[in-house]
Amino acid sequence: MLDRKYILENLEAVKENCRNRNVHAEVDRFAELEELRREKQRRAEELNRESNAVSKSIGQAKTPEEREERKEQGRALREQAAAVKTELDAIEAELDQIWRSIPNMAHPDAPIGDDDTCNTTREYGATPVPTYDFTPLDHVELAEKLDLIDFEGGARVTGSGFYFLKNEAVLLELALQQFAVNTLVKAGFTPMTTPDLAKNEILQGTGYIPRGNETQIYSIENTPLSMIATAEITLGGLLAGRTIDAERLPIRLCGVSHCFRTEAGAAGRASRGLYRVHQFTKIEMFAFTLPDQSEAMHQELLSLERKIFDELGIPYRVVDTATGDLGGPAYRKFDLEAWMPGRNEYGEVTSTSNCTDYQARRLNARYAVKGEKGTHFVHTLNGTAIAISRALVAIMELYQQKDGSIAVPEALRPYTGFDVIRR
RNA sequence: GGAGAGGUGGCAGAGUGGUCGAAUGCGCGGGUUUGCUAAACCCGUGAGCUCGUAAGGGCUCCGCAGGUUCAAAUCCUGUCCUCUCCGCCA
Repeated sequence: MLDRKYILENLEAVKENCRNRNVHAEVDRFAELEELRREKQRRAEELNRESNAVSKSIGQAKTPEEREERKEQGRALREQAAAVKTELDAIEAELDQIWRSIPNMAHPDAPIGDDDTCNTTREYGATPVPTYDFTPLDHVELAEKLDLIDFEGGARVTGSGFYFLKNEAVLLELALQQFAVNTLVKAGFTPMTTPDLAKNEILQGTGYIPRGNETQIYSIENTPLSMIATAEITLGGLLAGRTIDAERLPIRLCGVSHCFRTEAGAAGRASRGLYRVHQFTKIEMFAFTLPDQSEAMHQELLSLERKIFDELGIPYRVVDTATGDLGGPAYRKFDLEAWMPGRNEYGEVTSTSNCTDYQARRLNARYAVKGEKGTHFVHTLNGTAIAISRALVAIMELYQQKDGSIAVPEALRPYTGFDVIRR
Protein backbone atom coordinates (compact mmCIF):
# COMPACT_ATOMS: atom_id res chain seq x y z
CA MET A 1 0.00 0.00 0.00
CA LEU A 2 0.90 3.65 -0.23
CA ASP A 3 2.19 5.66 2.71
CA ARG A 4 -0.81 7.06 4.58
CA LYS A 5 0.80 10.43 5.03
CA TYR A 6 1.65 10.52 1.34
CA ILE A 7 -2.00 9.94 0.45
CA LEU A 8 -3.17 12.81 2.65
CA GLU A 9 -0.53 15.15 1.32
CA ASN A 10 -1.05 14.21 -2.34
CA LEU A 11 -4.75 13.64 -2.47
CA GLU A 12 -5.23 14.96 -6.00
CA ALA A 13 -2.31 13.03 -7.45
CA VAL A 14 -3.54 9.84 -5.81
CA LYS A 15 -7.04 10.36 -7.17
CA GLU A 16 -5.72 11.06 -10.65
CA ASN A 17 -3.60 7.95 -10.46
CA CYS A 18 -6.71 5.93 -9.57
CA ARG A 19 -8.49 7.39 -12.59
CA ASN A 20 -5.54 6.61 -14.86
CA ARG A 21 -5.47 3.06 -13.57
CA ASN A 22 -9.19 2.64 -13.91
CA VAL A 23 -9.50 1.79 -10.22
CA HIS A 24 -12.36 2.96 -8.05
CA ALA A 25 -11.07 3.73 -4.59
CA GLU A 26 -12.73 5.97 -2.05
CA VAL A 27 -9.76 8.22 -1.59
CA ASP A 28 -11.72 11.11 -0.09
CA ARG A 29 -13.35 8.82 2.42
CA PHE A 30 -9.88 7.53 3.25
CA ALA A 31 -8.64 11.03 3.99
CA GLU A 32 -11.66 11.71 6.14
CA LEU A 33 -11.26 8.48 8.11
CA GLU A 34 -7.54 8.98 8.50
CA GLU A 35 -8.10 12.34 10.17
CA LEU A 36 -10.65 10.74 12.44
CA ARG A 37 -8.31 7.88 13.19
CA ARG A 38 -5.54 10.22 14.23
CA GLU A 39 -7.86 12.04 16.56
CA LYS A 40 -9.07 8.80 18.18
CA GLN A 41 -5.54 7.52 18.35
CA ARG A 42 -4.46 10.57 20.29
CA ARG A 43 -7.44 10.21 22.61
CA ALA A 44 -6.64 6.53 23.20
CA GLU A 45 -3.01 7.31 23.95
CA GLU A 46 -3.99 10.00 26.39
CA LEU A 47 -6.26 7.60 28.27
CA ASN A 48 -3.52 4.99 28.32
CA ARG A 49 -1.12 7.52 29.69
CA GLU A 50 -3.50 8.42 32.51
CA SER A 51 -4.23 4.77 33.26
CA ASN A 52 -0.55 3.96 33.40
CA ALA A 53 0.07 6.86 35.75
CA VAL A 54 -2.68 5.68 38.09
CA SER A 55 -1.45 2.10 38.03
CA LYS A 56 2.04 3.21 38.90
CA SER A 57 0.81 5.30 41.79
CA ILE A 58 -0.97 2.33 43.36
CA GLY A 59 2.30 0.68 44.23
CA GLN A 60 3.20 3.72 46.28
CA ALA A 61 -0.19 4.18 47.93
CA LYS A 62 0.12 4.61 51.70
CA THR A 63 -3.25 3.44 53.01
CA PRO A 64 -5.58 0.64 51.90
CA GLU A 65 -8.30 3.25 51.39
CA GLU A 66 -6.15 5.24 49.03
CA ARG A 67 -5.30 2.05 47.20
CA GLU A 68 -8.93 1.13 46.69
CA GLU A 69 -9.78 4.60 45.56
CA ARG A 70 -7.08 4.59 42.92
CA LYS A 71 -7.97 1.11 41.77
CA GLU A 72 -11.47 2.34 41.13
CA GLN A 73 -10.06 5.31 39.25
CA GLY A 74 -7.89 2.97 37.19
CA ARG A 75 -10.82 0.70 36.39
CA ALA A 76 -12.85 3.65 35.14
CA LEU A 77 -10.01 4.90 32.96
CA ARG A 78 -9.34 1.48 31.47
CA GLU A 79 -13.00 1.17 30.67
CA GLN A 80 -12.99 4.47 28.81
CA ALA A 81 -9.81 3.48 27.01
CA ALA A 82 -11.39 0.19 25.92
CA ALA A 83 -14.38 2.04 24.52
CA VAL A 84 -12.19 4.38 22.50
CA LYS A 85 -10.15 1.42 21.32
CA THR A 86 -13.29 -0.26 20.03
CA GLU A 87 -14.16 2.85 18.03
CA LEU A 88 -10.61 3.06 16.79
CA ASP A 89 -10.67 -0.58 15.65
CA ALA A 90 -13.84 0.02 13.65
CA ILE A 91 -12.32 3.03 11.95
CA GLU A 92 -9.14 1.15 11.19
CA ALA A 93 -11.02 -1.77 9.69
CA GLU A 94 -12.80 0.48 7.21
CA LEU A 95 -9.66 2.48 6.58
CA ASP A 96 -7.68 -0.63 5.91
CA GLN A 97 -10.14 -1.88 3.36
CA ILE A 98 -9.95 1.35 1.37
CA TRP A 99 -6.21 1.55 1.86
CA ARG A 100 -5.70 -1.85 0.24
CA SER A 101 -7.83 -0.81 -2.72
CA ILE A 102 -5.67 2.21 -3.53
CA PRO A 103 -3.11 1.11 -6.13
CA ASN A 104 0.55 2.04 -6.31
CA MET A 105 1.44 5.27 -8.08
CA ALA A 106 2.39 4.68 -11.71
CA HIS A 107 5.72 5.48 -13.35
CA PRO A 108 5.48 8.85 -15.13
CA ASP A 109 6.53 7.18 -18.40
CA ALA A 110 3.99 4.36 -18.22
CA PRO A 111 1.44 4.77 -21.01
CA ILE A 112 -1.84 6.12 -19.70
CA GLY A 113 -4.95 4.24 -20.70
CA ASP A 114 -7.83 2.17 -19.41
CA ASP A 115 -6.83 -1.28 -20.60
CA ASP A 116 -4.42 -3.45 -22.58
CA THR A 117 -5.33 -1.79 -25.87
CA CYS A 118 -3.29 1.19 -24.65
CA ASN A 119 -0.15 -0.84 -23.97
CA THR A 120 2.77 0.28 -26.10
CA THR A 121 5.40 -1.68 -27.92
CA ARG A 122 8.72 -0.14 -28.80
CA GLU A 123 11.11 -3.06 -28.97
CA TYR A 124 11.30 -6.53 -30.46
CA GLY A 125 13.45 -9.57 -29.83
CA ALA A 126 16.47 -10.60 -31.89
CA THR A 127 14.63 -13.44 -33.60
CA PRO A 128 12.40 -12.52 -36.56
CA VAL A 129 8.87 -13.87 -36.80
CA PRO A 130 9.20 -16.95 -39.05
CA THR A 131 7.25 -17.72 -42.18
CA TYR A 132 6.25 -21.23 -43.14
CA ASP A 133 5.89 -22.94 -46.51
CA PHE A 134 3.33 -25.23 -44.90
CA THR A 135 0.35 -24.67 -42.62
CA PRO A 136 1.66 -24.56 -39.07
CA LEU A 137 -0.25 -26.52 -36.44
CA ASP A 138 -0.99 -25.26 -32.98
CA HIS A 139 0.66 -26.88 -29.98
CA VAL A 140 -2.40 -28.95 -29.11
CA GLU A 141 -2.37 -30.63 -32.51
CA LEU A 142 1.40 -31.06 -32.36
CA ALA A 143 1.18 -32.57 -28.87
CA GLU A 144 -1.46 -34.97 -30.11
CA LYS A 145 0.57 -36.12 -33.10
CA LEU A 146 3.80 -36.47 -31.14
CA ASP A 147 2.22 -37.81 -27.92
CA LEU A 148 3.65 -35.04 -25.77
CA ILE A 149 0.75 -33.89 -23.58
CA ASP A 150 -2.22 -35.77 -22.12
CA PHE A 151 -4.95 -33.19 -21.67
CA GLU A 152 -7.66 -35.79 -21.47
CA GLY A 153 -5.92 -37.64 -18.67
CA GLY A 154 -5.43 -34.38 -16.80
CA ALA A 155 -9.12 -33.58 -17.08
CA ARG A 156 -10.10 -37.08 -15.96
CA VAL A 157 -7.76 -37.19 -12.98
CA THR A 158 -7.99 -33.60 -11.79
CA GLY A 159 -10.21 -31.53 -14.02
CA SER A 160 -10.26 -29.27 -17.01
CA GLY A 161 -7.19 -27.08 -17.14
CA PHE A 162 -4.87 -29.78 -15.84
CA TYR A 163 -2.61 -31.92 -17.97
CA PHE A 164 0.14 -34.49 -17.97
CA LEU A 165 3.31 -33.71 -19.86
CA LYS A 166 4.63 -36.83 -21.53
CA ASN A 167 7.75 -38.13 -23.22
CA GLU A 168 10.07 -35.43 -24.62
CA ALA A 169 7.83 -32.65 -23.25
CA VAL A 170 8.92 -33.67 -19.76
CA LEU A 171 12.58 -33.46 -20.70
CA LEU A 172 11.90 -30.17 -22.40
CA GLU A 173 10.39 -28.81 -19.19
CA LEU A 174 13.40 -29.94 -17.17
CA ALA A 175 15.75 -28.50 -19.78
CA LEU A 176 13.97 -25.15 -19.70
CA GLN A 177 14.23 -25.07 -15.93
CA GLN A 178 17.93 -25.82 -15.97
CA PHE A 179 18.61 -23.38 -18.77
CA ALA A 180 16.82 -20.58 -16.95
CA VAL A 181 18.27 -21.32 -13.52
CA ASN A 182 21.79 -21.57 -14.91
CA THR A 183 21.40 -18.29 -16.75
CA LEU A 184 20.24 -16.58 -13.57
CA VAL A 185 22.89 -18.09 -11.35
CA LYS A 186 25.50 -16.73 -13.76
CA ALA A 187 23.81 -13.34 -13.41
CA GLY A 188 24.25 -13.41 -9.64
CA PHE A 189 20.89 -14.76 -8.55
CA THR A 190 20.55 -17.14 -5.62
CA PRO A 191 18.53 -20.16 -6.77
CA MET A 192 15.81 -21.39 -4.45
CA THR A 193 13.07 -23.95 -4.71
CA THR A 194 10.19 -22.59 -2.68
CA PRO A 195 7.17 -24.04 -0.92
CA ASP A 196 4.16 -24.32 -3.22
CA LEU A 197 1.92 -23.33 -0.32
CA ALA A 198 2.03 -20.17 1.76
CA LYS A 199 0.21 -18.61 4.68
CA ASN A 200 -2.70 -16.41 3.71
CA GLU A 201 -1.11 -13.43 5.47
CA ILE A 202 1.88 -13.76 3.16
CA LEU A 203 -0.41 -13.93 0.13
CA GLN A 204 -2.08 -10.75 1.29
CA GLY A 205 1.23 -9.11 1.97
CA THR A 206 2.27 -9.63 -1.62
CA GLY A 207 -1.09 -8.37 -2.85
CA TYR A 208 -2.93 -11.61 -3.55
CA ILE A 209 -6.34 -12.17 -2.06
CA PRO A 210 -7.21 -15.68 -0.95
CA ARG A 211 -10.92 -16.58 -0.96
CA GLY A 212 -13.66 -14.36 -2.32
CA ASN A 213 -15.50 -14.57 -5.63
CA GLU A 214 -12.86 -13.35 -8.04
CA THR A 215 -9.88 -14.96 -6.39
CA GLN A 216 -7.16 -16.52 -8.48
CA ILE A 217 -6.06 -18.52 -5.47
CA TYR A 218 -6.75 -22.08 -4.38
CA SER A 219 -7.16 -22.23 -0.60
CA ILE A 220 -6.62 -25.30 1.52
CA GLU A 221 -9.77 -25.96 3.48
CA ASN A 222 -9.53 -25.82 7.28
CA THR A 223 -6.04 -24.33 7.19
CA PRO A 224 -4.70 -20.79 6.86
CA LEU A 225 -2.78 -21.87 3.76
CA SER A 226 -3.17 -21.38 0.03
CA MET A 227 -1.44 -22.73 -3.06
CA ILE A 228 0.82 -20.07 -4.49
CA ALA A 229 0.06 -18.43 -7.83
CA THR A 230 3.74 -17.55 -8.28
CA ALA A 231 7.01 -17.81 -6.37
CA GLU A 232 6.80 -14.03 -6.04
CA ILE A 233 4.59 -14.80 -3.04
CA THR A 234 7.02 -17.05 -1.21
CA LEU A 235 10.15 -15.10 -2.16
CA GLY A 236 8.59 -11.78 -1.19
CA GLY A 237 7.44 -13.38 2.03
CA LEU A 238 11.02 -14.17 2.94
CA LEU A 239 11.56 -10.64 4.23
CA ALA A 240 8.06 -10.13 5.65
CA GLY A 241 8.25 -8.41 9.00
CA ARG A 242 12.02 -8.22 8.89
CA THR A 243 14.60 -5.48 8.80
CA ILE A 244 17.87 -6.15 7.02
CA ASP A 245 21.13 -4.24 6.66
CA ALA A 246 21.23 -1.92 3.66
CA GLU A 247 24.64 -3.39 2.82
CA ARG A 248 22.98 -6.68 1.90
CA LEU A 249 20.88 -5.03 -0.82
CA PRO A 250 20.24 -5.61 -3.61
CA ILE A 251 19.21 -9.25 -3.14
CA ARG A 252 18.58 -11.26 -6.30
CA LEU A 253 16.59 -14.46 -5.95
CA CYS A 254 15.63 -17.09 -8.49
CA GLY A 255 12.64 -19.15 -7.37
CA VAL A 256 11.56 -22.48 -8.78
CA SER A 257 7.99 -23.38 -7.95
CA HIS A 258 4.71 -24.65 -9.21
CA CYS A 259 2.01 -22.06 -9.71
CA PHE A 260 -1.69 -22.64 -9.18
CA ARG A 261 -4.41 -20.41 -10.53
CA THR A 262 -8.14 -20.88 -10.45
CA GLU A 263 -8.63 -18.59 -13.46
CA ALA A 264 -12.06 -17.75 -12.08
CA GLY A 265 -13.89 -15.58 -14.57
CA ALA A 266 -11.44 -16.45 -17.32
CA ALA A 267 -13.84 -18.77 -19.12
CA GLY A 268 -14.08 -17.88 -22.78
CA ARG A 269 -10.72 -16.15 -22.87
CA ALA A 270 -8.07 -17.75 -25.04
CA SER A 271 -7.59 -20.95 -23.14
CA ARG A 272 -6.93 -23.72 -25.60
CA GLY A 273 -4.29 -26.21 -24.59
CA LEU A 274 -1.45 -25.13 -22.36
CA TYR A 275 -1.98 -21.41 -22.75
CA ARG A 276 -4.19 -20.89 -19.71
CA VAL A 277 -3.93 -23.72 -17.20
CA HIS A 278 -4.50 -24.20 -13.50
CA GLN A 279 -1.01 -25.44 -12.74
CA PHE A 280 2.40 -24.85 -14.24
CA THR A 281 6.05 -24.66 -13.29
CA LYS A 282 7.76 -21.31 -13.26
CA ILE A 283 11.24 -19.94 -12.78
CA GLU A 284 10.79 -16.56 -11.20
CA MET A 285 13.18 -13.69 -10.55
CA PHE A 286 12.68 -11.62 -7.44
CA ALA A 287 14.70 -8.71 -6.08
CA PHE A 288 14.82 -6.65 -2.93
CA THR A 289 16.59 -3.34 -3.48
CA LEU A 290 17.26 0.09 -2.05
CA PRO A 291 14.84 2.71 -3.41
CA ASP A 292 17.41 4.22 -5.74
CA GLN A 293 18.31 0.82 -7.18
CA SER A 294 14.90 -0.37 -8.25
CA GLU A 295 14.64 1.29 -11.66
CA ALA A 296 17.99 -0.11 -12.73
CA MET A 297 17.01 -3.51 -11.33
CA HIS A 298 13.80 -3.41 -13.32
CA GLN A 299 15.83 -2.91 -16.50
CA GLU A 300 18.13 -5.73 -15.42
CA LEU A 301 15.20 -8.13 -14.97
CA LEU A 302 13.81 -7.12 -18.34
CA SER A 303 17.14 -7.60 -20.10
CA LEU A 304 17.51 -11.06 -18.53
CA GLU A 305 14.09 -12.03 -19.82
CA ARG A 306 15.10 -10.80 -23.25
CA LYS A 307 18.39 -12.67 -23.10
CA ILE A 308 16.60 -15.91 -22.23
CA PHE A 309 14.06 -15.60 -25.04
CA ASP A 310 16.66 -14.39 -27.53
CA GLU A 311 18.81 -17.41 -26.75
CA LEU A 312 15.80 -19.68 -27.13
CA GLY A 313 15.28 -18.15 -30.57
CA ILE A 314 11.75 -17.05 -29.76
CA PRO A 315 10.49 -13.89 -31.48
CA TYR A 316 8.82 -11.49 -29.07
CA ARG A 317 7.81 -7.93 -28.51
CA VAL A 318 8.34 -5.88 -25.35
CA VAL A 319 5.15 -4.36 -24.02
CA ASP A 320 5.08 -1.35 -21.73
CA THR A 321 1.90 -1.91 -19.76
CA ALA A 322 -0.69 0.86 -19.67
CA THR A 323 -1.77 2.29 -16.33
CA GLY A 324 -5.21 0.68 -16.51
CA ASP A 325 -3.68 -2.75 -17.09
CA LEU A 326 -1.17 -2.64 -14.23
CA GLY A 327 -1.75 -4.82 -11.18
CA GLY A 328 -2.33 -2.91 -7.94
CA PRO A 329 1.24 -3.13 -6.56
CA ALA A 330 3.03 -2.34 -9.85
CA TYR A 331 4.69 1.00 -10.45
CA ARG A 332 5.67 -0.13 -13.91
CA LYS A 333 5.36 -3.40 -15.77
CA PHE A 334 6.96 -4.80 -18.91
CA ASP A 335 5.70 -7.97 -20.56
CA LEU A 336 7.40 -10.10 -23.15
CA GLU A 337 4.90 -11.42 -25.66
CA ALA A 338 6.11 -14.27 -27.84
CA TRP A 339 4.92 -14.93 -31.34
CA MET A 340 2.74 -18.04 -31.31
CA PRO A 341 1.99 -19.32 -34.83
CA GLY A 342 -0.86 -21.52 -33.62
CA ARG A 343 -2.66 -18.47 -32.26
CA ASN A 344 -1.37 -16.34 -35.10
CA GLU A 345 -0.70 -13.59 -32.58
CA TYR A 346 1.55 -12.62 -29.72
CA GLY A 347 0.91 -14.18 -26.32
CA GLU A 348 2.30 -13.11 -22.96
CA VAL A 349 5.21 -15.24 -21.81
CA THR A 350 6.86 -13.09 -19.13
CA SER A 351 6.04 -10.13 -16.97
CA THR A 352 8.28 -8.00 -14.81
CA SER A 353 7.07 -5.43 -12.33
CA ASN A 354 8.68 -2.82 -10.15
CA CYS A 355 6.50 -2.61 -7.06
CA THR A 356 8.65 0.10 -5.41
CA ASP A 357 7.80 0.17 -1.69
CA TYR A 358 4.11 -0.70 -2.16
CA GLN A 359 4.46 -4.42 -1.56
CA ALA A 360 7.16 -3.93 1.06
CA ARG A 361 4.88 -1.73 3.13
CA ARG A 362 2.24 -4.45 3.19
CA LEU A 363 4.84 -7.07 3.96
CA ASN A 364 6.59 -4.77 6.42
CA ALA A 365 9.96 -5.50 4.80
CA ARG A 366 12.54 -2.90 5.81
CA TYR A 367 16.17 -2.04 5.67
CA ALA A 368 18.36 -0.10 8.05
CA VAL A 369 21.51 1.83 7.23
CA LYS A 370 24.37 1.17 9.66
CA GLY A 371 25.06 4.19 11.82
CA GLU A 372 21.78 5.86 10.93
CA LYS A 373 18.66 5.93 13.03
CA GLY A 374 15.42 4.51 11.74
CA THR A 375 14.36 2.09 9.03
CA HIS A 376 12.89 2.35 5.55
CA PHE A 377 10.90 0.09 3.28
CA VAL A 378 12.80 -1.87 0.68
CA HIS A 379 11.72 -1.94 -2.95
CA THR A 380 10.55 -5.21 -4.44
CA LEU A 381 10.60 -6.38 -8.04
CA ASN A 382 9.59 -9.55 -9.76
CA GLY A 383 9.93 -10.98 -13.21
CA THR A 384 9.24 -14.24 -15.00
CA ALA A 385 12.33 -16.01 -16.23
CA ILE A 386 10.37 -18.84 -17.76
CA ALA A 387 6.79 -19.96 -17.26
CA ILE A 388 7.14 -23.49 -18.60
CA SER A 389 3.64 -23.95 -20.03
CA ARG A 390 3.68 -20.80 -22.14
CA ALA A 391 7.28 -21.31 -23.18
CA LEU A 392 6.33 -24.79 -24.36
CA VAL A 393 3.49 -23.37 -26.43
CA ALA A 394 5.92 -20.97 -28.12
CA ILE A 395 8.69 -23.51 -28.65
CA MET A 396 6.46 -26.28 -29.97
CA GLU A 397 4.69 -24.00 -32.39
CA LEU A 398 7.76 -22.05 -33.53
CA TYR A 399 10.11 -25.00 -33.91
CA GLN A 400 7.70 -27.27 -35.78
CA GLN A 401 8.97 -28.52 -39.11
CA LYS A 402 7.33 -29.50 -42.35
CA ASP A 403 7.69 -33.21 -41.61
CA GLY A 404 5.69 -32.84 -38.38
CA SER A 405 8.69 -32.97 -36.07
CA ILE A 406 9.75 -30.32 -33.59
CA ALA A 407 13.35 -29.14 -33.45
CA VAL A 408 14.89 -28.42 -30.05
CA PRO A 409 16.24 -24.89 -29.58
CA GLU A 410 20.03 -24.87 -29.70
CA ALA A 411 20.28 -23.52 -26.17
CA LEU A 412 18.36 -26.46 -24.73
CA ARG A 413 20.20 -29.28 -26.48
CA PRO A 414 22.91 -29.59 -23.82
CA TYR A 415 20.13 -30.32 -21.34
CA THR A 416 17.81 -32.48 -23.43
CA GLY A 417 20.39 -34.64 -25.09
CA PHE A 418 18.31 -34.75 -28.30
CA ASP A 419 17.82 -32.16 -31.00
CA VAL A 420 14.52 -33.13 -32.56
CA ILE A 421 11.23 -34.63 -31.46
CA ARG A 422 9.60 -36.98 -33.94
CA ARG A 423 7.58 -40.16 -34.01
C1' G B 1 1.47 -38.52 15.38
C1' G B 2 3.06 -39.14 21.06
C1' A B 3 6.15 -37.17 25.36
C1' G B 4 9.19 -33.30 27.23
C1' A B 5 11.89 -28.45 27.05
C1' G B 6 12.01 -23.68 25.25
C1' G B 7 10.83 -18.92 22.37
C1' U B 8 13.31 -11.97 25.87
C1' G B 9 17.27 -6.38 22.42
C1' G B 10 22.46 -7.59 16.63
C1' C B 11 24.11 -12.20 19.54
C1' A B 12 24.49 -14.83 24.30
C1' G B 13 21.63 -14.70 28.53
C1' A B 14 19.07 -12.83 33.46
C1' G B 15 14.36 -11.62 34.83
C1' U B 16 7.92 -15.44 37.90
C1' G B 17 2.81 -9.37 39.27
C1' G B 18 4.27 -2.72 40.08
C1' U B 19 10.33 1.07 40.76
C1' C B 20 11.38 -3.63 33.77
C1' G B 21 11.88 -1.35 27.40
C1' A B 22 14.15 -4.90 30.38
C1' A B 23 20.46 -6.89 34.46
C1' U B 24 25.06 -8.68 32.72
C1' G B 25 28.49 -10.12 28.89
C1' C B 26 29.75 -9.87 23.76
C1' G B 27 29.17 -6.94 19.51
C1' C B 28 28.67 -1.98 17.57
C1' G B 29 29.50 3.76 17.77
C1' G B 30 32.30 7.70 20.19
C1' G B 31 36.25 9.08 23.55
C1' U B 32 40.74 8.74 27.00
C1' U B 33 45.45 6.44 27.23
C1' U B 34 49.11 4.82 23.37
C1' G B 35 55.14 5.28 18.58
C1' C B 36 51.35 1.95 15.57
C1' U B 37 48.16 -2.11 16.67
C1' A B 38 46.26 -4.54 20.79
C1' A B 39 44.81 -4.13 25.80
C1' A B 40 42.63 -1.18 29.64
C1' C B 41 39.20 2.48 31.04
C1' C B 42 34.94 6.01 30.22
C1' C B 43 30.38 7.30 27.64
C1' G B 44 26.67 5.80 24.34
C1' U B 45 23.89 1.97 21.76
C1' G B 46 16.34 -1.73 19.86
C1' A B 47 12.07 -0.51 16.75
C1' G B 48 7.32 1.67 15.16
C1' C B 49 3.83 5.56 15.80
C1' U B 50 2.98 10.38 17.72
C1' C B 51 3.45 15.71 19.93
C1' G B 52 7.36 19.48 19.58
C1' U B 53 11.47 24.42 15.61
C1' A B 54 14.44 22.00 19.20
C1' A B 55 15.57 20.16 23.88
C1' G B 56 12.47 16.70 25.23
C1' G B 57 7.66 14.19 26.06
C1' G B 58 3.73 10.37 25.20
C1' C B 59 1.77 5.57 23.31
C1' U B 60 2.85 0.57 21.58
C1' C B 61 6.10 -3.71 21.16
C1' C B 62 9.60 -9.50 25.57
C1' G B 63 7.00 -15.46 19.08
C1' C B 64 1.57 -14.41 17.81
C1' A B 65 -3.69 -13.87 19.45
C1' G B 66 -6.93 -13.57 23.41
C1' G B 67 -7.99 -13.56 28.91
C1' U B 68 -7.35 -12.31 34.40
C1' U B 69 -5.78 -7.66 37.08
C1' C B 70 -5.84 -0.86 38.78
C1' A B 71 -1.17 -3.01 36.79
C1' A B 72 1.57 -8.75 32.82
C1' A B 73 8.03 -10.37 29.91
C1' U B 74 6.14 -12.54 34.55
C1' C B 75 -0.42 -15.71 35.82
C1' C B 76 -4.34 -18.35 32.45
C1' U B 77 -6.12 -20.16 27.41
C1' G B 78 -5.28 -20.92 22.40
C1' U B 79 -1.85 -20.90 18.48
C1' C B 80 2.76 -20.89 15.66
C1' C B 81 7.83 -22.00 15.70
C1' U B 82 12.48 -24.35 17.57
C1' C B 83 15.09 -28.31 20.12
C1' U B 84 15.35 -33.46 22.41
C1' C B 85 13.34 -38.43 22.72
C1' C B 86 9.80 -42.10 20.65
C1' G B 87 6.82 -43.62 16.48
C1' C B 88 6.26 -43.32 11.13
C1' C B 89 8.18 -42.67 6.68
C1' A B 90 10.50 -40.32 1.12
